[in-house]
Amino acid sequence: MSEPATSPPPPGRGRPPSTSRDHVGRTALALFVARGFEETTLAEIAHAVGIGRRTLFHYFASKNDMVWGDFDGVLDRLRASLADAAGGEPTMDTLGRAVVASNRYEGAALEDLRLRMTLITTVPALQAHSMVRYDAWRRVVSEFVAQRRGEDPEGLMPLLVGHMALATSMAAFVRWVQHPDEDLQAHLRTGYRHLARAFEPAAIDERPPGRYRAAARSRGRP
Amino acid sequence: MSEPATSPPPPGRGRPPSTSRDHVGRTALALFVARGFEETTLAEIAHAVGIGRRTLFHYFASKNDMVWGDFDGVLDRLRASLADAAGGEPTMDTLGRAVVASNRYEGAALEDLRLRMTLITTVPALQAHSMVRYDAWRRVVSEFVAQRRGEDPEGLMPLLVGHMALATSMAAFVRWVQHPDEDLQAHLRTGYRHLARAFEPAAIDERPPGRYRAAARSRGRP
DNA sequence: AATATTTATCGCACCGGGTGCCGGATATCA
DNA sequence: TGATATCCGGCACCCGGTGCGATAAATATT
Repeated sequence: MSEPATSPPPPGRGRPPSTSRDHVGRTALALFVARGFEETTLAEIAHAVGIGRRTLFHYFASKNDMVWGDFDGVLDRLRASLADAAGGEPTMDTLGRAVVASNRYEGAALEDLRLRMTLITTVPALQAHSMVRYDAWRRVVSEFVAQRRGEDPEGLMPLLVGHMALATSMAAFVRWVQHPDEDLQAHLRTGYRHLARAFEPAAIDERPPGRYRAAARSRGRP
Repeated sequence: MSEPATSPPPPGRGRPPSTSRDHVGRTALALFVARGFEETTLAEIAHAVGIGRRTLFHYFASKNDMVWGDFDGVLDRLRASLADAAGGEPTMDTLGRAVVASNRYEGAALEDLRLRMTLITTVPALQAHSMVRYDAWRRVVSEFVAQRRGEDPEGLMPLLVGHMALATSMAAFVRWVQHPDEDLQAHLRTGYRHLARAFEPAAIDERPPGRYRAAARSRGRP
């Protein structure tokens, strides 16, 4: 999250921006961490950055969005990573590896991530707003699954996998935020291992409810 | 959702309420459906009900909450249903049956549910707010799982199951809302069948990433 | 019957996030 | 020197939500 979106500002035509989206975002984040999200007012952020309150909305669509840094970039990378993946591997394994890899951060970037995720999972307003941002993430997964299975992205299975993958990541993050000593990557791997089991190519369509059937063995790929 | 919370108003001590929470909620819902959620103002709702804008907040904590009817009651019933369940059945099967059962609606109640869920899954503000309400639901599941496994409700596995169960229900609802002719119960059953597979008592803890291992057989229950 | 107590109603002033409008500032290009 | 493009940001306003405090309407008490 939140690398330099693109290198230095490409010298355009009109008046050059007086600051950068990244700088505004970091200033806001620092204020949120120091004084609390709800307690920090947009006017204060604007003043801290040195711009007008109105101009804040040229950089971020809302106060909530200021916490998310370059999340769109993360989405793009995940999408690309899934699109480039080899086709031989089972779908769920590809998905798991791509998601886990997309959350590999170290050092300062990892601490940055923790700050943001702590706010997002802790502050009610941000917790709520996360639904909207996460929905775009979920859509990436659903589209990947739909493409692999040759289905509609709005079909039940792509929807299901998308939502469950999101849930898996969220659980890992929540646990990690509250136990900083633990390993985010390990939590994600554990989660996606379980998720993969739920959608293994083995037969599932007709298991009688409540009791396991002797594993059907005639379904999986060769 | 939204049955008569309790029978007629118990004759209390002071000035009797001029209306009921249920009535306010239904009036608001009707306006939302007719004219849109964002477009309906609190003043309009208050006027339609025949009370002051300020009084609205004695019945609902926020505009968003007006859509949720008696969701707390649903939570209580699910919790009770899980607590009462027999212990012999596998945890995930009990969970699936309880959740599916808790969403069995018919006739007018089903149409009511669809209206509410359409708003909740469609209007951004409500989509966001749903996180907060759903979190309470998720907690019920996590606590059930934790109790069954003798773990901390904040442990990774209870968290994971809670989030994934929520995801399962959400996926079913989203699909159902957009395809009213399809069967909500069937979608839920399909989802929870997959979810159960993810947490079957078989060994999973040490499968090498990306490749399936010859199923370890010395782990599950006898 | 008068009074105290309890609970509900609700107007008022105010706050903070967010928007539409629009004029002005500052750059490049011709 | 302009024409054009882009960014800045004040102003007025909307709406959801809150704190305060007065008042209305019921019951309990004396």
